Amino acid sequence: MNPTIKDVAKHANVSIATVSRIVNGLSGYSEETKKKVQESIEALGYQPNAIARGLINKRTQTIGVLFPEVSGMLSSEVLEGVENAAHDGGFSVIVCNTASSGKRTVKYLRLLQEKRVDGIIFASEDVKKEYYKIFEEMKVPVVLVSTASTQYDLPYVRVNDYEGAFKATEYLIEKGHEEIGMIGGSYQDPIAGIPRMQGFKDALQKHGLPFSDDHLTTNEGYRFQNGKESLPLLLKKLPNMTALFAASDEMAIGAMSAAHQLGVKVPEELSIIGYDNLKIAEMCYPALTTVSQPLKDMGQTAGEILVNLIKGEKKEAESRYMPFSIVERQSVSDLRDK
Amino acid sequence: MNPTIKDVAKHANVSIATVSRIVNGLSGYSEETKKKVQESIEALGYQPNAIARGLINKRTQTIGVLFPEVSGMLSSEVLEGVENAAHDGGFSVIVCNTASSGKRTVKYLRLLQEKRVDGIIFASEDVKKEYYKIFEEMKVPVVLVSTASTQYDLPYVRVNDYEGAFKATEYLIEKGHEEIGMIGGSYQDPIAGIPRMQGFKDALQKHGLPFSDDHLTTNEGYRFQNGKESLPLLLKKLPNMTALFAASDEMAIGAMSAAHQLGVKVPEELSIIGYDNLKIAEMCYPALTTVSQPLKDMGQTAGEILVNLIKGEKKEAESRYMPFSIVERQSVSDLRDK
DNA sequence: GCGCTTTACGTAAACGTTTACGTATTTCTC
DNA sequence: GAGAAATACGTAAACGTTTACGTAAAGCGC
Repeated sequence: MNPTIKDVAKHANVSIATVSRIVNGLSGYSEETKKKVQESIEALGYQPNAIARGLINKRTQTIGVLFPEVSGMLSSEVLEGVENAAHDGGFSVIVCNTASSGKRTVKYLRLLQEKRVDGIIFASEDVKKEYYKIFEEMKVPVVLVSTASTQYDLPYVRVNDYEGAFKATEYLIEKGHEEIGMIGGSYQDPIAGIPRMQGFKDALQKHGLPFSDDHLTTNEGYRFQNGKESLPLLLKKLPNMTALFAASDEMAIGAMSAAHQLGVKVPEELSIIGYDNLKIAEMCYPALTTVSQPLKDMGQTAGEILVNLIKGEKKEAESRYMPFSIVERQSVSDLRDK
Repeated sequence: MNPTIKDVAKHANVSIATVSRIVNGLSGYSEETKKKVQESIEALGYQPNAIARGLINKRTQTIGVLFPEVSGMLSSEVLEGVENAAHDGGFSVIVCNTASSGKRTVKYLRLLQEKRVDGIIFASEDVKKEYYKIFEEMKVPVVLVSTASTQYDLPYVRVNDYEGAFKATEYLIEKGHEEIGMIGGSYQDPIAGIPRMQGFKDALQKHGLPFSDDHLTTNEGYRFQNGKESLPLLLKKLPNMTALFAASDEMAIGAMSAAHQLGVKVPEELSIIGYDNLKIAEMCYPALTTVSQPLKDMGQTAGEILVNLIKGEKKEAESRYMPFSIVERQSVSDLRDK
């Protein structure tokens, strides 16, 4: 097996306490013994056992991250940021794919509890009562990313969806559009669904444009297919629509795909603005104008906040609204040009 | 703190050994005490401490996964599969983002060694000597996914890149194309670079079509930008090109984007076939015909193989070539129609 | 009812660390 | 150079489990 601290101690003719002190950079030994011990460590190839350490320190230097789907482009960018911050802070990250299933989520939380992770990052989903109970039991810090909790006081890192949607809509209005539709999420979704739809509606009304149910389709998810299926419906309800706000990039691109099939030219006949700024946004044709969420930064920030909470440097973490911006590409035309 | 096995034992008036036996489903207790202990567990909300377990069992029920980038669409799909298989097998997964840096990789391997992971999945990169040495030191099973090692005997899960490229090229030839170019990877890359270029070349030659350096551009990476920048170069070298094989979907879509900008119509004037079948392949316009790698399945399979190796059910794992297929979408036109 | 096996436990060591405490030696102070 | 303070260690307990071993009681065959 791997050499242990005992082996090193024996090899260097000192006690394990001394080895431990040297390994951990504490004081209480001479330069001479330090050198001797370091040579033994080198000679034996000693690696401290993080499990044994974790047992006594009650710290595993590990955090858990829960995503509704790990292969989503949104999740994966956030994950990269989290992993980055965690690594910089000396933590490893365990990924958990909840698949948006309550049962799986609970099962994973229990697992993370058994594994004694030092903290948790919870992404893109609503915090149910069951989850919160476990958070409390675990007594480890939790930070939310790309979501927030309406009922519980948990720190979050996200963008203001209402404002993002509002600005996106205003952007279209500024470009001279007046018949504007939206492909939205679900009214059951208090995080990304309602606020984005509300922002859309409020922007229209602020600028004296009409709003009715005809201006909106709702969807269970935020995927390509949702957008692709929504466009024809919306076009039926709002035949003179010249611009479209989609609540996600995937939906926007789905709508773009449907538009191509229907022979509707983007952006000449229909302008489209998305939401997220995924990597695909610049890859599609025409490149998608969209509301940019700094996903990687969000993950990074959430990771940093969590690390600080774990290290106890901050007692109470403040939540953070991250700045969004509108990335102008080619999917929106300016009607005022004409 | 969390209740321990001792607390349960005290509460139920038995020894910790009995509690342990009951928790682990071993034998050696009466139904009566079992019930009593289970009630105590319930009452106290006892959760076994996986760290302490890991210390004595020398098993952490955790595996490490190393990716050159976690936010890539390729990695994230593979990761989902791995996570799935690991979870089913009772393992957690620690993700590591090597960022294609040797230093980072080594640092992560050391970390995983300290954390005493039970196995490792290594993705999409070449296994350097340094890495292999650590694998040997760690004495845990390793499985490669979406890569293979030319020098070391490590089990891998991947598709046959040579054949994939060969078939992709043949597909274009079957569609009547004769001036076919390729946007390739690097000759330094023995995994995805050389075999795909060789497959391309051999397919041309098999069908009596000429091949020269003019038919190929090489690239450091496989990203959108690489493809976008390659197309004009290739078009200059091969002005009559009617079809194009790109060594990755991202490059294919980059080429498509460049084609749009140059006013070259896809697929009417230029057919494009990609490689990977990422989710974006069906989202772009026109939808991309491509060589499909079963990424999630590959991750899943690699995860299963690793779990079996860890559990010792199989002593030596056989490597697996996963089946690829050509997914026909709209980016390739059939010249024979005319 | 005597020996033997089986059952149902309990005791204690072990896993590899960290760390409080003790102690011998050195260094300092005057 | 005597006593105090600092230094450089070593000893052993603790972290929360699993498990080999021991043992008392129960069950069994005859």
